[in-house]
Amino acid sequence: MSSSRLRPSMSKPRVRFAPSPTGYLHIGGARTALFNWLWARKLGGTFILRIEDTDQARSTDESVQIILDGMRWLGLDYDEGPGVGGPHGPYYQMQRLALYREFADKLVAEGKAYRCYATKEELDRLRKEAEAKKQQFFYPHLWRDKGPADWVEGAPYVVRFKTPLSGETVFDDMVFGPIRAPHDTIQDFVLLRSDGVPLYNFGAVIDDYTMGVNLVGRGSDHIINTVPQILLYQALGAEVPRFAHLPMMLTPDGKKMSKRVADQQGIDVPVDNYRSKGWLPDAVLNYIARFGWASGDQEYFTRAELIEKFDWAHCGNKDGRYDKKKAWWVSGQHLRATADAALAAAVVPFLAARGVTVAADDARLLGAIPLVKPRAETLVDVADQTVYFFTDGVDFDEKAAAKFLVAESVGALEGLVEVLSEASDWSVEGLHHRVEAWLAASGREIKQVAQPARVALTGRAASPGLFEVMSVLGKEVSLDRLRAAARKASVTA
RNA sequence: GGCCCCAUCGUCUAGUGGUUAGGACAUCAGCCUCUCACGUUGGUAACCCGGGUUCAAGUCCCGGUGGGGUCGCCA
Repeated sequence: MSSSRLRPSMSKPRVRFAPSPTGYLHIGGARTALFNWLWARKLGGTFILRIEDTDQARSTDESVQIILDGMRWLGLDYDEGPGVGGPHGPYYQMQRLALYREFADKLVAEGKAYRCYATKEELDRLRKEAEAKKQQFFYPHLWRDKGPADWVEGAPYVVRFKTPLSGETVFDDMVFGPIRAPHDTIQDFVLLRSDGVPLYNFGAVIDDYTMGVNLVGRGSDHIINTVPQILLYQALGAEVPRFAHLPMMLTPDGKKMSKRVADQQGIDVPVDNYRSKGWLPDAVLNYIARFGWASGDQEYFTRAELIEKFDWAHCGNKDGRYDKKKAWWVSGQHLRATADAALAAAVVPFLAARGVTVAADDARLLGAIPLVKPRAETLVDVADQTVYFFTDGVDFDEKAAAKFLVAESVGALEGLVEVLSEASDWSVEGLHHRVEAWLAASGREIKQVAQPARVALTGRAASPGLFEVMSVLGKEVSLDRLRAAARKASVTA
């Protein structure tokens, strides 16, 4: 008996993410990668990255690099794959051609597949004819029942699978439950092209089989491929893996999230966009994890919590629509949860992009971060809201200056300069007390002074608290800016 | 069109026969307040429709409708 043989469900998961390098790393693809990765990390399994580059017309090396970079940025490290190797490599399909050929020949020899010499042109013609007659095109079993004696030596041929003519296959999807498909709706699909390069279903099955993948987690657009693949596993005499399909991520109006339509709706599809827009990787993971998966009422998850709590049983099976506002809220939550020092280090390159060179441990930066944190959702926001701490003088927002740096403000600005010039305690508390006292003595209200002072110090009408800003800016810079603004106000008056 | 799948607030979702149908984003109102935020309090808001099964249905079954996927020598 084979009791010594471990059943897939008993062994550690071997899962994979198998993107095709035809462009960018899709946010939906990242979610597929994430769920597989989480499962492997949770159970101490193996996460494999495999590049499905068999579409030679569209695959590019640049795209491979983008995918690799994206995976690294997200922190989805793989145990086997490009760069790290592994016992079942190579991990690029185009480097595994001999393997596919071998299995294809074996299936043909066993009568489970066959050579089809029909040309693409011939089939296209038949397809067109069927369409013209409003008929469903179905591969006519041109070569299904022929054998080696009929082979045309030297002529190009494809290898087709001999799909059972009747019966049906049912599989138990880990998120969708039982799914069935009658065999007579499945054509004799192509395994190997005439140039020897495998098509998706064949390449994926041979690789998953030879790489020992025991759980296939992928998008629900692959549900349709699952039964043909199971038939292949059976023809190969291989153990069929478990399947887990994830519902689709759609645009806000329910369309497929292609880059073009997403762009129109202001949705970021390429993972790289999140990086350039100043998201933290963990925030991206949190948002996409909660898309189609939930753990009770919890919304905020750290990476460790995701690993601890993820399971396929709590994945939903309903396609969802991208919610931009919620996505950015999640980003803000992670930003706020990040330690100041880490945030400072992360924002340095974004400040550099704005022409500001600062060290991650710069005291002003470290002082500014906590002020800006509750007001920012991304590193871009943090950079935008901290630049003025590092520039010579301020870049005035025109509307703000026009509204607040006016004749009526000159007195307040000059008064502030006067009272603060004598200040020795430049702490938030010290500044607060000193200004309060001055306000009381001069019969002014903070409301009249705050906005002009804010514009003077930051150039904008919105900013962190005045005393906090001045404290970080320091006495000299603060007074300089106040004086400059007073002059500007009197000139424009 | 054939085949497959799906259906709880506007959105993401909790819910596995008995709940005042919960949370979050968004939205509205209030509080906080030097601006903007953050935070906080409260409100509006959902079980697609029709049949069954059952003492009892958002939960199970059937049909309809709506939505998605897929029908390649793409993946």
